[in-house]
Amino acid sequence: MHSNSELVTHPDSPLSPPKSSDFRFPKSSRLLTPKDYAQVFADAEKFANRHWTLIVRANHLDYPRLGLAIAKKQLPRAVWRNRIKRIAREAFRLHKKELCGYDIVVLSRKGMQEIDSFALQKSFLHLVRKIRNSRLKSAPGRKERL
RNA sequence: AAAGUGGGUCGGACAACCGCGGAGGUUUUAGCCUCGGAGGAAAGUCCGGGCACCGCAGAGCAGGAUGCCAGCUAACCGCUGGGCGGCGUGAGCCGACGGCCAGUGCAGCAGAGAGUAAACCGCCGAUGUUCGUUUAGGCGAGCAGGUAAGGGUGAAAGGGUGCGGUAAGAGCGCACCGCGGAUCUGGUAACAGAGACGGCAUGGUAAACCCCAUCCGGUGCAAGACCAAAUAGGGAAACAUAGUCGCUGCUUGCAGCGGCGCUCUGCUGCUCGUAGAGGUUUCCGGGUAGGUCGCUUGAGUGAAGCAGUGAUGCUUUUUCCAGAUGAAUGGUUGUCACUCCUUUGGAGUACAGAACCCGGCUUAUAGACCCACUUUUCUU
Repeated sequence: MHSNSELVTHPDSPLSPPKSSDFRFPKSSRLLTPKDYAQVFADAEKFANRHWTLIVRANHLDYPRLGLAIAKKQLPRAVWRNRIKRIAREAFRLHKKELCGYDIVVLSRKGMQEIDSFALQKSFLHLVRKIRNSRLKSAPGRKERL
């Protein structure tokens, strides 16, 4: 729970410059094909709060993977969608360590474009903590199905 | 100085750290280094073109688009210049701006009547006729009828004003204005000016059908071209099988044919009989997932000169400026700039995000700046 204490000590600046080395975000840590997405949606847990909805599934890899499903219906402007995607990516990138072994798909909410970036960041990290504490990847039932 | 008109430019800057997509280099295939990475509208997808595939002898019909004239352009519903009409003191702005004497249609209410006009009130009743009256001439009343000058209705009453004329009136006649207009002049043209003559004709509506002139094949980069795993299926070849016996050929241990026999399936459950199939490997073509190309050097950008009122064209020169594909172009911090507020501080910096590429149009846009011009006021 070392990373948890880090979160608590810097509640005002969740995006402060990271100290450890690996915060990169290569293609291997993204969901790239429709098949990847379908797999996550087929058998997954839902984590949600006021701003975000995250679909999470254990992937049994050493690293996490992120997918973005930002619907045009909910955020009609391209600028809005880009902004939400970038916030999600940035939050994911800076907290990869805590999400190891999970595939995550981020869903959008109507009216999201009104909330400022700082609030969205904090809200995302709240869900990150919930996922990490859930111990979903060690659940036996799901392992068998893979 | 204020108010305004038209056009143009920019649309936060710099640094550090953490990241993302592309190209090149290096190379220990995972890094490292270098270079560059959103817009004026990238938007709406409303027009036009390139490009790609499909269709197509030629022509016509249908359907659609455009619509004062000339020019520019690859093309256009675009742009430039000009004309006409309207608005504004003005700089300027706005205009689907061809044709309803080819045809068909439409028009509420009011009103007597609304498109081959119409007689409600009014005026007249010369002419014709009836009656009355009078010696007679004549006079009076009525009717037939005449009349669009006046009243009234209406957005609009079938040119306006005046004089003549008349029973009363009337383009019935005349003058001026308006309208049409042979012809002449200027202009490439739209159109403008003059105008013999005509005689009141020709009301409105074509974002009503329609007519006339010009133009238009369809679908869009998920176009389209290429490479192509695995699985199933198709075709071909080689090797093998459970064997054994016989025959034939010769290169003498192989090949072919036939019988018996093995496994499975069908023909009736079984037997017999009979028919069909047999395992492995390789190759070929079609083709799915997936991948590559199309994909950014182009009607390109900047500068100068020349031609043109201008849109634009030509010549020389300069430069390479995003190419993603579950989709990059970002985040944090600091300094500065500008704006606002509740002023030791805080907040904000528009509209908005490439998806094959260009030329336009339309719409959105905090704020800042520049140029030209107009009107008003003040000072000299």
